[in-house]
Amino acid sequence: MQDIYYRPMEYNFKEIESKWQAYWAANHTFKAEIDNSKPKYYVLDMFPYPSGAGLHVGHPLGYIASDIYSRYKRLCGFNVLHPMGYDAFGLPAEQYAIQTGQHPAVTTEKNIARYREQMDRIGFSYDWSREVRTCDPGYYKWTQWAFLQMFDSWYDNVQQKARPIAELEAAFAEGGSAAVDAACGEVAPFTAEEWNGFDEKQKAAVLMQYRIAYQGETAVNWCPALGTVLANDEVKEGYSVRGGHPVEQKKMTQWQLRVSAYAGRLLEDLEDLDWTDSLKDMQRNWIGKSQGAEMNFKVSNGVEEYDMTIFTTRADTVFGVTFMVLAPESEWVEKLTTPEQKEAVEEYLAMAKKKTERERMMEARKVTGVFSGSYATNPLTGDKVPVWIGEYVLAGYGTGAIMAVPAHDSRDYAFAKTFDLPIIPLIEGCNVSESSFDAKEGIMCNSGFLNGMTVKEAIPAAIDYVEKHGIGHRKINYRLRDAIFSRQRYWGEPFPMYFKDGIATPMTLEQLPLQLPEVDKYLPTESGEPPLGRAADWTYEGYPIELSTMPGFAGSSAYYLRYMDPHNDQALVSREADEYWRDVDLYIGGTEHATGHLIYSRFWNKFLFDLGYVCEKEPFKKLINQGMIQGRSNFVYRIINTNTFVSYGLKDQYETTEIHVDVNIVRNDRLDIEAFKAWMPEFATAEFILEDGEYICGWAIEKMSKSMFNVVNPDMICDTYGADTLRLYEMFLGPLEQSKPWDTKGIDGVNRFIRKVWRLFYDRDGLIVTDEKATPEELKALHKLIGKVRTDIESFSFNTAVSAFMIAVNELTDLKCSKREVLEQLIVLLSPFTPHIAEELWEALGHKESITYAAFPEYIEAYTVENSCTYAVSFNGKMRFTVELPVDMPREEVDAHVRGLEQTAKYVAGGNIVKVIVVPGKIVNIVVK
RNA sequence: GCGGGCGUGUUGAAAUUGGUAGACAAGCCAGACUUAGGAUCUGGUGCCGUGAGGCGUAUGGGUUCGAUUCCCUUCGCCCGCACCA
Repeated sequence: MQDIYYRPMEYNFKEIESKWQAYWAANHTFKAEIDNSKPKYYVLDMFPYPSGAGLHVGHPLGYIASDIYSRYKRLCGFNVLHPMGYDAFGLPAEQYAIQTGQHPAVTTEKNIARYREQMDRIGFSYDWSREVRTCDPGYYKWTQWAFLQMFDSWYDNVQQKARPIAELEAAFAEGGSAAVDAACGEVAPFTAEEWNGFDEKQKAAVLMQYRIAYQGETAVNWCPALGTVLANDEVKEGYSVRGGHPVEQKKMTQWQLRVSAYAGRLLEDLEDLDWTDSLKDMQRNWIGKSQGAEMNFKVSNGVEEYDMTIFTTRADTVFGVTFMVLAPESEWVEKLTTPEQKEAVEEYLAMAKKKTERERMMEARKVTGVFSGSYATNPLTGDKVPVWIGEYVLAGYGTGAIMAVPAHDSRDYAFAKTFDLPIIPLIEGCNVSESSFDAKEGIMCNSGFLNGMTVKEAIPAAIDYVEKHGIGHRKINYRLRDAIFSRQRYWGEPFPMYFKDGIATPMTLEQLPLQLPEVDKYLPTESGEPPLGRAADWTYEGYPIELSTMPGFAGSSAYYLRYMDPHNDQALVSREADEYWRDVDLYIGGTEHATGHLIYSRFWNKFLFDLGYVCEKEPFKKLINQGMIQGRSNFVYRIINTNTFVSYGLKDQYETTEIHVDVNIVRNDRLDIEAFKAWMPEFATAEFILEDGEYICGWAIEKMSKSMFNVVNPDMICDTYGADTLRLYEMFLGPLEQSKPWDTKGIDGVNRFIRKVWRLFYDRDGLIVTDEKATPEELKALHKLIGKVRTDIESFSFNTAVSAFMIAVNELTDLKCSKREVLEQLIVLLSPFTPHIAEELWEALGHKESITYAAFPEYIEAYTVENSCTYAVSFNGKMRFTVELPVDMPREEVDAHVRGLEQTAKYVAGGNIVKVIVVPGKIVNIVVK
């Protein structure tokens, strides 16, 4: 489309869109300020990582939806906070820096500029004065600040909240370790006297076990290719989510966040959130609560005897324990391996250790194990059972040791069958010759005092017994683990910690932000230390500063709070701003953050809530997951060994290879042959076998990516059709939450609609809007639309709202309605979807102010009813029939319909008809008693 | 294996509480206006049948006067978790 000549009164989207985008920027139309006279509404998008590839047409989907909702809420009189920013620390910029030597800050800056330019073209109503970037020192000051707060806090299990570490020290000085019930690592008990006698180093070591941000040794996901550790949610099926490199398990000392302390609250508080059930389920699953009991088993290696604790949810099955199993990484392995078994055990451990996480998963069903040589004593029966070591027991869950009940646990069963261990059935009539009986139902047998009970009765009875006899106690276990918080990378927040005589010591708040130092290369040092090890003088008062940086989720955990008060250098967020904006009312983003960002952010918020820095216990009230937009690839078919391409319909007559072709030179699956020849030199001399004079391409739905040549750029759509068309079309594509392929071919219909709207206002000579009074028919079309659009927006059914607009505009076009009374309301209603054309037409109607804060049109429901004829037939009401009749159904036909319904109702109800109400075009209600 | 969801024309999809299935678009067909059309306008378009009519919401059954909608069976697809004791 070049050199198109527009008559003055034609719809010129390019001019209109740049005009209004400039207007909004110049007038700060979307600037949000605290205003106590208006209710607030906070609409948030998950901020993007600015990648080098720029935005494709799938990225803005959620942004468009949130923008529509923001604009709608403004029209409804809310004070809307709708900010945007960048999650700017991250691996790709650093990888690029490693390859090119370019500082990640430079790459990031460039990518952000590109993102901003692309977003601006779509006409979003962001308050850009509140933009944040996680890599900006003024921003990450508060990420570091939050870390220091966590370092300086412990979790009180009794009060169920975080408290200052000073209060813990006071409690220790008073009553030793028994004085508190805290979430902590492994600490040998100590008395107040012992505590008071500890030196600085000993005290520091103890306190470290209690801190919410702590340093501790743990098995971590180590990714050799990236040279860093990763959090559980950053690993999928044994590969890193970013880059897809293999990940292995390794024991390392790392900074961690005690997220597990919050497991219970994270689970309970899900209840009141307006999130989808599937997302809540994902989080519930990830948190993984299970109720059971911890039980002590006496174990002996023939020399020494110990108490070993195990966790079980099936305390009722203790009578069926025929062996015990330890995780290979368990500390018990060393204690319980007897000299005779030493060689076999070591061999087994070496084998298990060598496997990567990936290999373990692949062999998930393969049973491996080795006997330790030791025996445990069943605390209820007194029987001696062997202690084995097996990979299927996980070190990180429970106590890393289990009691095995092969009759009623399929994993234990497989182990028992492999190593020929005894199987004792405990439920009457169950058959365990082929498989275990895992269901929690039936009557207990072979189980001493539990005999005759149902399983559901036996579980609590067994735990009661165990508690009474001091063998164990009730326990709730969570799957959720602490978050590993160190990354051996450059492009992240430095830890404001230094090591004074080996003691991890926080910097003071005045020293924040601790800025990232310059380094000569972005690679680990020769001695294997993280890139910060290359920084000159990375010390504080002569002491070394921590060399790791924080992970990606650090900066994104509290960004929604920072938007409330982005320029405050005294606090993350002022009390005033926090109490006004409070929490996010609507959060839109992808599901991929279900078990990462959305858990960490909730944890972070709860922590700040405990300390009194924020006033809401949950950050995101309502959450919507927009679907992913896939690509729709096109193919051409080259006849083998030739440069001849055969059209899709004829390809079966030849032997061909399928070749991806750039979707931008295909229209409605028809190839632009000239563009194809120009696309790549090798196709310049291509020949074609056409059908009906055209080359038809094949197609497939694939991920949108450069290599498939199916990337559609929003800039291109804005150039060809305009931002309003893009916005409307993205919504029209289908339900917001559903994943769907992008296919540009339907866009003409939406574009046509927008031009139809324009033509209601203008003909070729100018504005045609009159001040005549609207007819009932016209008002009916309008009010039907207002009612529909309002409910659709409220329920995020934007696709059907767009359809409703199309229907209404078709009706108004047929009625030749160009009346101000109707059109003014129409464009206010439409303005959230297509703001540019709405502003332009609003101005044309003589308004001086932006349409942004126009009043949302009123919906008069009565209108439709008043203008219809009403039939009333009495029935006698119990059963209710609802029938919709078409708007234009002739009266006789309606009568016939009513008679039919009466017949039916009489048949059903035996003639006791009370009432039939018929509103043509609406509903027929028949009430029968 | 466990948990959640889905299955409607050629395509994207509509269908308040069970009440004319396929709205609104795309595509296709025919026509009008055009030098032209990737412009505009009009009409048609679920399937079978010339027709009347019949059949249709993955499959088979059930509840109901009435089922895309509720219940059960089978098949297929998608997503999440995955040795969590």
